[in-house]
Amino acid sequence: MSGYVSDAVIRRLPAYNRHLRELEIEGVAQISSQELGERMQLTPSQIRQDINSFGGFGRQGYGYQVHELREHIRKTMGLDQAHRMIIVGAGRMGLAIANYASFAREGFQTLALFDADPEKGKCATEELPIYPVEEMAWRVEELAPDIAVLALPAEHAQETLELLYEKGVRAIWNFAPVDLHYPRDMQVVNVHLSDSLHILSYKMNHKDD
Amino acid sequence: MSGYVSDAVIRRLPAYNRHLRELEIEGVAQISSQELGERMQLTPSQIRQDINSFGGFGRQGYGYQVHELREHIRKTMGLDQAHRMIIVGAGRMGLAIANYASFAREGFQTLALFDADPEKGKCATEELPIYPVEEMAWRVEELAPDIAVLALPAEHAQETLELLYEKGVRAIWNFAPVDLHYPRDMQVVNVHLSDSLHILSYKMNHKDD
DNA sequence: ACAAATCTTAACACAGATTTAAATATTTTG
DNA sequence: CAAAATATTTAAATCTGTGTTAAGATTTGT
Repeated sequence: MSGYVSDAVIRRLPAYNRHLRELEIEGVAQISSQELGERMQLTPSQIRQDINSFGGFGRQGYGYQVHELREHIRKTMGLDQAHRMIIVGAGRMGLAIANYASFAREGFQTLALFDADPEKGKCATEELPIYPVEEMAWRVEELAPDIAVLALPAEHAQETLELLYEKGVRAIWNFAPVDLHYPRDMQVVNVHLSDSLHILSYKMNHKDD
Repeated sequence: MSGYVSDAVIRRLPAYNRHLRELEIEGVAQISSQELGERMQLTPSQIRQDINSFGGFGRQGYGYQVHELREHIRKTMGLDQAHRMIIVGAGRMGLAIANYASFAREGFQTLALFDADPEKGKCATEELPIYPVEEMAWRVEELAPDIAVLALPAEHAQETLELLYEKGVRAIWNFAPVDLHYPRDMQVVNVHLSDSLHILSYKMNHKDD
């Protein structure tokens, strides 16, 4: 058990976590792949194979222990650890993320924002400081975040990533509509909103298939 | 040509569009799969196969015509048509989307927002009306949007989708952290922000592989 | 006309998902 | 309480979709 976990499974892991949390709240203690499959809209066999790929849970003739399974997934995803975030870009998107309470609840703490015009968003965020980008280099060293959120114009994303890398940041959550280049030991996850909207547009144009 | 386009290609289509736009701006008129591959971080052969799957562009010994190719992709994605959007939920995320100018520039026009507390976001959005959710049913009939953005709490997402379906909406851009159930003739694209952040967390925990 | 560049098409390889068969646990029944 | 029936996972095999490689075809440039 706990050998190689495929990319496809990793992409589904958050969904497992989400659904198992719901089940916990509903007070469901155990569940079969059949039932879980109906909720998640996956085939039972895929669920069994997925869960098996990161450890031998599940009792035959019985199903899976909801709490035990969820705890293991949370640990696998590193959600048992606290994370320190900064947000570069205090536009509407940056501020929306900064104030999205559930991230904080899940252990992703926002330390500060940076913006070319720090006054801009001041009214919108209660507690968090917004620093001018000029101060980013030394402030990042001081704050020592492990995640940086890029919510700035595409044309500044690449250079910002490079500065952050230099200052020790190794994880980027990128909202800028651009494909970044980055070193092997850096982790980047993109949220390309307009790409996502364009895919919806495509699907609307091809309802038939 | 122009037969079945695989899911994998569809997911890459927005990236092609994005990169080709950049090339157009740079004034590049033609490009080979080799060069485009370097920019997009894809193998040249994949690019050739992708482009071939939706039509025979490209001249042998020469490459692809940037503008012609992009126009075709835009048309394929339905980006030559205007879209009418409403946003349900005028929290920070809903307002951020409403004010994201580039969507409007691309032909995705926001008509209105809806919220349980319409006064809440009033100051944040200049031009757009925010209506109370109670008025949604008849207002949607009047406004006739073709896309609805769901930027509301997870617990209200499913019922809202059902109401919108009843009123003729057939495309949903969902930001609520929940997996929705929907009829076959409805198109749904999810933006699960916290899932995306959790995947970043996973990757930080498994740098080695 | 020949060589170089580049696409097109078909064949191959690999990862991911589904199906099937086997094993094991739980529940029911006599 | 033991045996049979049922439920469910595990593990192996098969199928499907996706990406890569390689051979063939077309155009460009000299």
